[in-house]
Amino acid sequence: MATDQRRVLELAVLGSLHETPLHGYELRKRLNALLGMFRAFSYGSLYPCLKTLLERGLIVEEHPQAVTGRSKIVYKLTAEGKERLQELLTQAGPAAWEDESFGVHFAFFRHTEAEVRLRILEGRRSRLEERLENVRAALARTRERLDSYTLELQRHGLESVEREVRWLNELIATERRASNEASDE
Amino acid sequence: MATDQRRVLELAVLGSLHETPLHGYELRKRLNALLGMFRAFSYGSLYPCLKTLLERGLIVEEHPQAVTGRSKIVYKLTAEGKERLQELLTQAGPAAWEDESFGVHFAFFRHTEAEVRLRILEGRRSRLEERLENVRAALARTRERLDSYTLELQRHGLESVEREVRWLNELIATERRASNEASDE
DNA sequence: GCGTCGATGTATCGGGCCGATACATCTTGA
DNA sequence: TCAAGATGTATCGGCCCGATACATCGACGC
Repeated sequence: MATDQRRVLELAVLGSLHETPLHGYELRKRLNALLGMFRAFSYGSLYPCLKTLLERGLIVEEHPQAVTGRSKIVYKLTAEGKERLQELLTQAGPAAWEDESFGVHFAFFRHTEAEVRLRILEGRRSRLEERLENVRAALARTRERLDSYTLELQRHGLESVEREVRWLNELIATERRASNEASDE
Repeated sequence: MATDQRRVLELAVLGSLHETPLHGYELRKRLNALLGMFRAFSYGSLYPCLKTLLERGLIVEEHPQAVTGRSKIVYKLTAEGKERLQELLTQAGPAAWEDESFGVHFAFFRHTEAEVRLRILEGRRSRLEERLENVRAALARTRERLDSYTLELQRHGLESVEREVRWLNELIATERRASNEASDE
């Protein structure tokens, strides 16, 4: 579905507003700072998203008229919004393994249950391994036809993804350790 | 401009057809195999692109009626198409430094002049360094507010990009060495 | 005081990408 | 002989995002 992308955006916005009410401009700054090199959201996505969240009653507008007459529109999470956020954090499906979504889910891990965290990390890893498999197979099929530049590109691409898999392995091990320690009290 | 993306697609298609005539389905397979983990093109982009290239006379259709009546449409580069390809390979501007374009340009480096190769590699590097700068600055500003998961995400993101910069440094050094060896004959 | 520059702030539009889909043929193997 | 999956051509609609417009604010120099 194309609604997968909508859900990520929704999660990102609701998750950000969970901490503290924000207006559009700062929401974008915070979100992009939070995600760093992984993702960036544009106004063209954020403002329409805020509008639909408003219509659905998940957030409310506030016009704090400061002493200076400057008009800022601050958005605040409603009770329904918090519920929806919990739902999004819990029901992380296969869509959360993808490049565009994974970073957002990860960025809100502190609000996510340990079980779901593990599911997302393992799903992401299997998604990457699947992709590695495909690319390696395609490479084996066409290696003789490729020049040294293309091979170098392929090599670097594969290495980058392998590196992310190793990173995920470490994270998964850490999660498992923490979960075991918690269980033998 | 939004035409930047068009140019990359054009380059990818013309570059692929330069080797050998292809039909849509195999063009896509070859291209995606060529780019590996870096990019993938969809039919929704490729077929419209082929149509405009056809209209502009840069490629021509061929209907090789095989013994079996199976209809395949093979596209072949024209003289104008080859000219245009050379133009695209040579006039690589700042757009070529971006994520979506760099891999495609790199994949056709064997058809690119040494001088242009160096320009693209250095441009890509400075683009990444610029981005690192921004993210590091934002991180320094907000570090205290971030939880350990987000910090780990940031750390991994930065390391990935730093790794790509080191890769570019090696490639640039190799290019320079080759270019120097060529000059003292 | 005054000009100006960059950051802050809200908002929209259109070009273009791509997932999903439809449909047809060929090959493979059970 | 039948089904499944690869090969093959093609389009459509939803949605993303760069570009843009417009306005205010703080700081700085002069």
